[in-house]
Formats: sequence, C-alpha cells, structure tokens
Amino acid sequence: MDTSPRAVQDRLAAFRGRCAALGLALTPQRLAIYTVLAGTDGHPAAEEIFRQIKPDMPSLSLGTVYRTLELLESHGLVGRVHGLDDQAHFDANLDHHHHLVCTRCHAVRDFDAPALRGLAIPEAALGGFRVESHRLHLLGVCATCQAGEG
Amino acid sequence: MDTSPRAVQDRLAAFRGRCAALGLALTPQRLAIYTVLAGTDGHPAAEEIFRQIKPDMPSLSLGTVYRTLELLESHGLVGRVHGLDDQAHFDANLDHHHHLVCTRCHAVRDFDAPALRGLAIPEAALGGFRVESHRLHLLGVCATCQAGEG
DNA sequence: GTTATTGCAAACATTTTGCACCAGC
DNA sequence: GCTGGTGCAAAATGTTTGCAATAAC
Repeated sequence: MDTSPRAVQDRLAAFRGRCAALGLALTPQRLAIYTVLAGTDGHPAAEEIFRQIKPDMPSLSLGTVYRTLELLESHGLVGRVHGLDDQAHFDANLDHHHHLVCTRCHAVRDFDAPALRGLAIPEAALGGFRVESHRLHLLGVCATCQAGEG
Repeated sequence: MDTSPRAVQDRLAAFRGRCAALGLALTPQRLAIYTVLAGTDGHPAAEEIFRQIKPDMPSLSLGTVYRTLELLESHGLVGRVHGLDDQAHFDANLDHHHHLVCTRCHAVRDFDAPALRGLAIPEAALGGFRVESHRLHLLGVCATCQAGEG
C-alpha cells in the first residue's frame, strides 16, 4: 500500500467523505484509529492500534477500538485479515491484493501480482458454491526472519 | 476429501503408523479425536470434536482435545484452518487443496482445482519473502445458504 | 437538545497451563 | 517405578456488552 503523505491524506479525505455519507460521527477516536490504519503497510490488531494512539489520547479505551473497527468493517471502510494467530488484524487497503504471512513472526504484508487476477476456477469443482471474492495467503518466511536464521 | 469407509480406514492405519514412528502413545482419546477428523469433510473446531466424542467417552476433557490437536498439528498429522470466525478449525486432509468459506454460515469445504496448482508468482513482487506454501480461500455463499435466500 | 458515542468494568468465548492422578511399558 | 498422558480447574487471552456519562451534530 502507498504510505506516502499524499496517499495517506487522500485516504483520510475519502474516509471523512464516507463517514459523512453514512451519517457516522467523525469523532477524534475514529479518526485516530483510521489514521493508524491508513498510514501503515502492516496489519495491526486492535490492541496494537490502541497502544499507538493511547499516549496521545489517554482517555481512549480498548473497547472503543474494538467497536470502531467492527463499525468500520461493517460499512466496508476497513478490511479484516486473519493471519496465523487467532487474532483479527485490520487493513485500510481495500484494493484487490493478497498477503504474505510469515510463519515465524506472524507478520502480514501485502503483495499484488496482476498475473493472479482473474483466477479461472472451474465451476464444476464448486458444487453450487457462489464465489464472491477470494483471498490468497502465501505462507513462508519473511526477509527479517530469514536474516535471523542460523 | 474421500470419506468412504475404505479411505477412512487407510487414514487411520497411516495415523497409527505415524504415531508409532514418532513415539506418540496411541491413546483412546487421540484415536477418537483423529477418527472424527479422518471421517469428515467438514473442518470442526475443538469444541465440536469434543461434543462428538463426549457421549461415547464421558471422561474426555476439552483440555485434552486442545492438547491433542496442538500435538498432532505440531507433528504434521493434521492441519489448522482459519476461517471467518476467530476459532481454529482442523483438517485431516493434508493433500494440497483449497477452501470454500461461506460468509453466511462460516462453513468451510474443501475444493481442488488442478488449474490452480503451480501458481506462478513473480519473485519480484515478494521482496525477499521465501514462500513455502499457499492457501486460497474462496469466499461466497454455499449451496445451503443460497437455498435459504429470499 | 437529541442522539450517537465513549469509557469503564464486567461478562464472555476460546485456548493454555499447573498440578495431581492414572495408565502403560 | 518411570514416563508420558489425562482430567480438572484456574488462568490467560482476545473480544463483546450493559450502562451511565459525555460529546457530536
């Protein structure tokens, strides 16, 4: 995901617009939570988002972070990613993309390979299942963890 | 996954062999847990496996189910699947296959499409990540849930 | 001023762990 | 008799919820 200041600004502007359109109050908490997601390439869990904001907003409660993420996901403003731990991770990048999941450190990174778009799935194999979307997780070892091998 | 009596028998025989080779005791609990997985196409969670065995083995404890699944997974005898809920589901099918995940009822079913094997992933997109395996989740609505639509 | 949103704390669900007891070699 | 495995209950973890106080529109 493009995390240049410009791209982040664009994302935040779009977020404000979507909130207004949906009738959602643009509270400082919501803005802070979305800003964390809009500005990172990672896929933080609720707890991690909370820790990042807490110093600047001591009144923030973890419950609000969970509620906000749930709300934003239900309106399609953020995505939920399941990695290897049983913890939900979140993502402001809604473009079609896939994930690299490190089996050592459980980090999740985005990647996109245009060659993988338009996967041809034989209808016959699906047995009546109606496919609406797909997600591909590549499991392996990230560069950082490889460096630590020995 | 082939759940014919013959295929299940084969799987159980292989399981006994693997346990012996690994020096793992073949306790009634372990056998019961693996049997549930070997005989189903679904991907039950620990609690579900527990419920299925409990009537026939009242002394069974849920902790043992968790410990056993963890043990079997660590020895590569079963696989762990993350669907849409934040609950681990388990799978005795270790052949290369993918999953159909129903966004309504969260059921997970296997499917295999030979066309998807040998996905060509451009190295350049990976940025040093070493890919060891991949999993594809197709999200959509299963036949059962489609039938219930109105 | 209303209504939606927050903070807090308690509840909840899932999974892990410590420890005493038990079973098999 | 050791070793490993189980059952139980407590704890840890991640998440949701009820309710009174508060802030956004």
